[in-house]
Amino acid sequence: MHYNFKEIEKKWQKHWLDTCAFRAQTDPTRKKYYLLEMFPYPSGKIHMGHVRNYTIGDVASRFKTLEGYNVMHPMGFDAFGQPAENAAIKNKTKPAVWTHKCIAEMEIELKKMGFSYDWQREFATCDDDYYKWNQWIFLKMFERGLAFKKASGVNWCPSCQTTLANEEVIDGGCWRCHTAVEQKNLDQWYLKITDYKERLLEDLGQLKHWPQRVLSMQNNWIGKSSGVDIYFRLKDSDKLISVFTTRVDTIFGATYIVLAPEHPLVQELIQGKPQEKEACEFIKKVSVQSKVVRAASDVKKEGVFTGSFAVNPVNNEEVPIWIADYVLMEYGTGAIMAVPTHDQRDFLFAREHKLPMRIVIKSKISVNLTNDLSQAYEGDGEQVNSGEFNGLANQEAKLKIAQWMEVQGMGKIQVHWRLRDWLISRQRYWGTPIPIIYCPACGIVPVAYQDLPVKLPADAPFTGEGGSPLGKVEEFVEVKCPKCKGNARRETDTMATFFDSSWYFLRFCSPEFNQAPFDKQEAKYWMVVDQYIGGIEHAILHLLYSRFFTKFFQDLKMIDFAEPFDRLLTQGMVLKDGEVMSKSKGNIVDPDSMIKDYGADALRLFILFAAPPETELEWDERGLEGAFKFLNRVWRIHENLKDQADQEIIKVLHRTIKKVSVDFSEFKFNTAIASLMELTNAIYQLGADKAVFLNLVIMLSPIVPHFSEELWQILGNKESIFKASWPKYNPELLVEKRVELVIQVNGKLRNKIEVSCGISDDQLKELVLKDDRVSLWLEGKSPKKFIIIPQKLVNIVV
RNA sequence: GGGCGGAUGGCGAAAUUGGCAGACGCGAUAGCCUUAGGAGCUAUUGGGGCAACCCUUGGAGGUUCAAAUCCUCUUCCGCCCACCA
Repeated sequence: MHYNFKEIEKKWQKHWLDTCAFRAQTDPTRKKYYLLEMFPYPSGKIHMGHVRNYTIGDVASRFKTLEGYNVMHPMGFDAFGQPAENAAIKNKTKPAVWTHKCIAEMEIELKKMGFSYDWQREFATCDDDYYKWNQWIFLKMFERGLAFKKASGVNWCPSCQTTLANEEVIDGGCWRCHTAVEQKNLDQWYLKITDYKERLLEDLGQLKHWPQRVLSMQNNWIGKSSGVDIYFRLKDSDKLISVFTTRVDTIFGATYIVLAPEHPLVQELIQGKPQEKEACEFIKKVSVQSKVVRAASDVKKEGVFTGSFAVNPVNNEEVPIWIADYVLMEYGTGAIMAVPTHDQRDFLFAREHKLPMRIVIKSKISVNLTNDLSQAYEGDGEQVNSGEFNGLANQEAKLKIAQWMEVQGMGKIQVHWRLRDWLISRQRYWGTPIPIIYCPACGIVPVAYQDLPVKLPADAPFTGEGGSPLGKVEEFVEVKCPKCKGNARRETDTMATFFDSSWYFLRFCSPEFNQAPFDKQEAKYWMVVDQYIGGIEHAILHLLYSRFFTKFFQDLKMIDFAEPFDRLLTQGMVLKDGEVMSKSKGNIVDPDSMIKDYGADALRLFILFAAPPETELEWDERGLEGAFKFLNRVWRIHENLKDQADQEIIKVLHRTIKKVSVDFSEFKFNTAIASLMELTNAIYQLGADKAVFLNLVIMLSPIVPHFSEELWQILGNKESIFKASWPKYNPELLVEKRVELVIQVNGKLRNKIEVSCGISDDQLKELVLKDDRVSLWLEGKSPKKFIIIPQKLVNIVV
C-alpha cells in the first residue's frame, strides 16, 4: 500500500490556508528574506513550466523559513494583456470576466501544489487599485520629461493591430504572432529609458549573483559602442557627412563612403547626376523591402554610386559616395566610411563594385601587402600607409588618431548606443489607460493625481480589427480639460503590459497601501528581493524595465537602492521528448493529472531531482513514479523505528545535514535529494530511532511539505513542521578516525588501504611500500617520489 | 558574423573545483517474499577479457606525479544579439 497522499495533501492545504501559515509580518527585529517568482499571466491552467518555477521557489522559501528567516513569499497575477481580449472575443465574454475566472482557476491549481504563498498579499495588475499606480508612475515620469509623445516610425504588427516596442520585435516579426512587422508613422508615448542607459549598463557590475548569460544579454541589448564620428566634407559644397566608426585606426584605408538609402543628404547628392535615375530606383526598391528581408544575412549587399564625392579629412583624398542597403539609418549616423581591406562587408561590396582597396593594418602573421586579398583582415597589427601614424600598433593608433582628429576638428570621439526609448502606447482595450487629456486650448494635459485612477470602462467595442477600442466609448473619451474646464478628449491608448510588471515586486511589500505605489517603510524592510526566480525569456525585457523603474524610484527618493533583485535564478525549460511542451506539438503533460496520480509532493520531488534548476528538464513519468516510490519507502520507516539509534547512522545523519544544508543554499536540489536518498538507504540498513527519522523528515519538508507535516504530526508533534528549525550538524561527529586511502603507482590506481587519520607521512610511506600489490607494480624499482594528499591518496612515482 | 553556454553509461545526472569517473535515480537482469500491488526485499548493471588487467567523460594534441576538470586546435548542439559600422 502507498501512503494516502490524496487525503494528506488536502488536509494540510486546508490547514495552511485556515491558519494563514505563510503570512509575512513586518518585524524589524528579524532578518527578512524576500523570495519572489515571476508572477504568471492568468491563462487558467498552470503548466509544467509554472510547476517547476514555483516549486524551486517554494523549496527555497520553506528552507529559509526553517532557517529562521522572516520570509515573504507572495503571489499575484500579471493580468492585463492581449490574450484576454482575444479569449473574450472568442468566448463572447468580457476580458475582466474571463481574466477573473482564469485567476480563480489558477489559484486552485497553485494551492493544489501546496505552495507557501502569503495569499493576503495577492493582487492582479488589472485591479484598479493596482493600475491606478501605473498611472501615477506615468504622471511622475511625464513631469520629469521621461514620458513623452513622439511621432515616429514605429513597429506595427498588422495582425495584432498594434504597435510594438523594439524589444518585442523578434527576427523582424511580432513576438506574439510572428507576423512580419511593418513600419508606420504614428504619434506614440515613449518612456525615456535611454536617460538611464549609463546606469543600467554600469550597475550590471553590482549584480554579482545574476547568471553571466543574463548580464551579457543585457549588456548586448544596451549596446554601448565607443568610436569616432568623422566629418567628411562634400567635394562640391561645404556640407559635412558624419560617419561613425569603432575602427578609426583604419581611417587611412577608407576608400569610399556609404550612406543608408534613407539618409537625408541622399537626394541632394544624386540630383542632376548621371546616376540619378538608377539611384532613385534603388532607393525606391529598398524602401518597400521589409526589414526582415533586408536584414537577412544571406542576401547580397546591393548599392549604387551617387555620382558625388567626399573628402577624407585625414589625407584630403576624394572618395566616392555610395548608397547601400547594408547601412542602416537607425544606427550610428546612418553613414559609414568603408575600409574594404579591414571589414568583411566592405570587402565583399568593394569587390563586387570594383572599388579601390588599401591595406593600412599589417598583420603580424601575414606579410601580404598587395591588394590581392581573399578577405578582409579584421585583426590587430601595425599601422601602414597611415601617414605619421605608421609603425604604431593599431590599438595604440586608435587612441592617438582619435585625439588628433578631435584636435584638428576632423571628428569627435563619440559613443553610440543600441538601446532605444521604450514605446509604451498600445491600441488595445485590456490595459492601463494612459492618464492624459488632449485639450484643443491647452494641448497635452496630464490627469490630476486626485482624479486617478482613470478607470478602464467595463465595456468597449473591441473586435481585434484595429484602432483603439477606447476611442469608441464616448463617455470615456469626452472629458473636461483639468486646466481650462473646456471640452477635451482622453488619450485612448493603453499601456504596454510590461509597464505593469516593472514594479509589482514593490507593490507586494504593501499591497493595500493607498497613498503611493508602495509604502516606503515597508519597502525599506522587505526590499530588495533576495531571490528572484523565472524564465530566461525575460532576461532582457522584464528585467531591464524593472531595473529602470527601480532607478526611477530611487531618483524620486522613494527607495535607497539601485537594483531590485539581488539573486536571480533562471530555471530551465521542461521538455518532452527533447522538445518544448506546446499545444501545437501536442506534447503537453498536465500537472493536474500528475497530482491526481502521484500527488503534488511526488511531482515536486521528481521535478527537483531530475535535473539542476538551471538546466533543461526532460519529462519522464517513470522518474515521477520513482519519486513516489521513494516517498513510500520513507513513509514505511516510521512504522519500524528503534528505541535507540546506533552511532553509525548518527554519523551518516550528520554528514547528510551538512551536505543538504549547503546544497539547499546553493539551489542544488538534485544532489540534496540524492543525499537524502542515501540517508534513507542507510536507515534501511542500520535502522533509526525517532530523532534520526525526524531530522530526515525536516530536511525533506521543503520539498515534500504535506508528506512531512503528516509524518511530523504522526510522530507526536503538535505544531506545524515549519515552526521547527533546520537541523545543525555536529562537526565532531564528522571526524573520522580511519580513512581509506587510494594508492597510485605512476598516477594509476593500484590499491586502496585503510589507515588511521593521524598517520605520519613516513609511516605511510613505509606501510605503502610493504603493500603486496604495490611491490608487484614497483617490480623492484625504487620510488623516485611520493605524492601524498592527506586523507585522500598516495602516488608513488618510479 | 559576434557573445555566452554545453557535449560524461541504455536514459536523467554526480564528481569536495586538478586527486578512486559514473554518487543518486530511472531502465534492465536474476533471485526471494506475499494478505498479487500503483507492491516490497536482496543482488548485479560503462565496455572488453576466463583472468591478471586493459579501454572509457564529442575528437586530436599538450601541461602535470595525476586531467571530465587547465591550455591549443577541432567537430557538433543550444541560447542570445546581429548588415551595429
